[in-house]
Amino acid sequence: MAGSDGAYESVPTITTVARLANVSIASASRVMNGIRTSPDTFARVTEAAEAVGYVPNAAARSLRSRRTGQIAFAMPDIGNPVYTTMVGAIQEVARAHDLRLILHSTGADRDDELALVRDLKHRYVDGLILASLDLTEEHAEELSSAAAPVVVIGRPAKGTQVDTVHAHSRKGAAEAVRHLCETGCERIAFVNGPEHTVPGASRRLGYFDGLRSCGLERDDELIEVATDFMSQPGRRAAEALLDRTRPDAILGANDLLAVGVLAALHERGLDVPGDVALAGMDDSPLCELTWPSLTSVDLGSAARARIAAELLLDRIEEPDREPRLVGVDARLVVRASSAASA
Amino acid sequence: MAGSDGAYESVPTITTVARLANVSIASASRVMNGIRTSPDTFARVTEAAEAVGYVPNAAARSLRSRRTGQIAFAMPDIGNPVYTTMVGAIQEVARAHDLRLILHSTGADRDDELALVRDLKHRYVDGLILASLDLTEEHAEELSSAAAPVVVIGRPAKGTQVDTVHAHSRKGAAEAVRHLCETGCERIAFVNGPEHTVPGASRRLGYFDGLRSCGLERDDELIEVATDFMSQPGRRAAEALLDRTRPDAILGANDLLAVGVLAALHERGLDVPGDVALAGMDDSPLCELTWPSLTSVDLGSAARARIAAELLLDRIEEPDREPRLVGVDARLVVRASSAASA
DNA sequence: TTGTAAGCGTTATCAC
DNA sequence: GTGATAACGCTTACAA
Repeated sequence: MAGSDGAYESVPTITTVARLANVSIASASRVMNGIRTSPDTFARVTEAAEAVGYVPNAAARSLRSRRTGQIAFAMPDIGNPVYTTMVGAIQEVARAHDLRLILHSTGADRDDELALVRDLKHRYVDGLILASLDLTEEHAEELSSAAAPVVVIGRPAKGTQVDTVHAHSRKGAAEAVRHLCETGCERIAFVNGPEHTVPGASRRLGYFDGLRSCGLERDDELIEVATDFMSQPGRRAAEALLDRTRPDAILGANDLLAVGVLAALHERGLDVPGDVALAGMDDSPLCELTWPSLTSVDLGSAARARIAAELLLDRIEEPDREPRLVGVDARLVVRASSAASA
Repeated sequence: MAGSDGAYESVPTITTVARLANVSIASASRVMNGIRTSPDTFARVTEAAEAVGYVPNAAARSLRSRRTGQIAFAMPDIGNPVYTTMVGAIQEVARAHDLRLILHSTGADRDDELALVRDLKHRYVDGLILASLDLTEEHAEELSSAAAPVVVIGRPAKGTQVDTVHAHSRKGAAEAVRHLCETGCERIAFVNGPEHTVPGASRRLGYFDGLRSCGLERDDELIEVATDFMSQPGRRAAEALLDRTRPDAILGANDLLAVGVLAALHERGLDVPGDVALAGMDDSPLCELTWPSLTSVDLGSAARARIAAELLLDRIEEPDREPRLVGVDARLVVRASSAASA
């Protein structure tokens, strides 16, 4: 049982290895970093390192090399499957580059987000991916003096100098409306999330775009705003909507809202899509879990996250290049909740 | 525009602060660490730090103090809402203690998990919470020589000396069966995940326990094993099940499986719970999203995660204390999918 | 090719 | 109470 307690005290350092291999720590370091040495030195150091199970200390290495080997991802809400998808995509990129991923769930809180950017001064990460629903002037300011590269997923305030990737959610919402119209619907309702957020505002515009291009009248009675981009608020909003009018299709501003709407429809015994067609936005994994499966606008969450990660790595390599702005296309994914033949 | 490019180069160090305040770096450090100094020194340093926006370098600090201020959480699959819940719970504890959280999604891969434990030698975290579905002898061995504290969520091999928190999923499954029986069901089917996993094996046993205590016969025709603890496999398993027999209740070994089962039931036009009652396990957020809402066994995911985090912090403080083993109770949450009056 | 030594930014131990 | 100063473990000029 020797060492069974406090076992995690004795970690060998490069000095241990060097001594054991009978070389200088410089040589040991060279071998560990793949810098050419004599075959003899190489063999001795490799063997010694193996023997003691040497692993370089992360803190010492980053102190010296000014690289932490870590990146961070900050998102509004880890409970939302969209962000889970993003985390997965970022992690793939991170893994491929031997980077660790740190996660922050900000609760969409502005001060939290700002603090996070400020905290980059700790230099605990090489860069940050910030997914935010509402990027203010203050963000712009904080970002301009960030201590490490930042890539934003969202819509920064005009003029913000920062790598950005955003979705075409306005276009996507419009497309969804057109699709619902094409399946024969005429009273297309819209359950939105808070409209002061960027997604709320732009999806609302997209909804109007869609109506217009179908030659449908805008009818405020068909619009309901939920208190949050989540399921229960979506359900309550749908109930309010159905209490006062009877649409033949409903577009939820995101999948969570749509799932809530679906529950409300089920509860009233309305058939989907027979009585009311339904579509969401985000094309999250949720869409395949519901019944009927949910038509949704794929806003390229995984792609946006992956691109953001790549932009970040890129900028870490080349800190002074011009900021880039990447838009990711929206694409409608038709499933049973709006299919004519269901 | 001065400094707009390469802005993230010039981070002030404690030397900057000390010079500006006209004190030694030792004094500056003391002030920053809340160690008593003269009011004068305190004021000068505080002001200087404020002025230059000083923030201590994380790498240097951990190199010296042997604390990273980071903990890691490794889980099988970030796409599973159970783990999302756990992440949330752990993050709360971490935040409260000013710790950063690093995330790993292992894909339930054994080698991945082992590598993670080995990587603790990098000392990039102060501790690790490892959620695993299958803890082998190799895990036990690797854990016994881990370079930092580890807390396991799951069922370690016998004799493993490690802080552990586990669910009572066998008891939970039994309780679910009894509940279904009490609502009048007699042909209670079971859709399990892979049975070589720990949860798969113990929930199967729980299912049998439940049948027995209800005086019901075990009938292998009513058992179907899905290829994975996920929705689509659950759906396919349910289809196979319904192709050969007609249960009046189905227990899914987790919520994802149950959601898949629900889709299969809907598809055949079977009413839930009228024709077939349904229950899942985990009581994940998913349960409130389905229609009808899903009865599920709360295995205390959030609680387990929180406790694991607390055990970890505890052990970080006191590395040599005896390992603790905490079980978290299961509790049935009845919802519409099994409610008699639905 | 190898070793010596400086230094990354902190904290902590000394004398004063 | 404060200021030198020695680590922490590593990488990298520079010399040999």
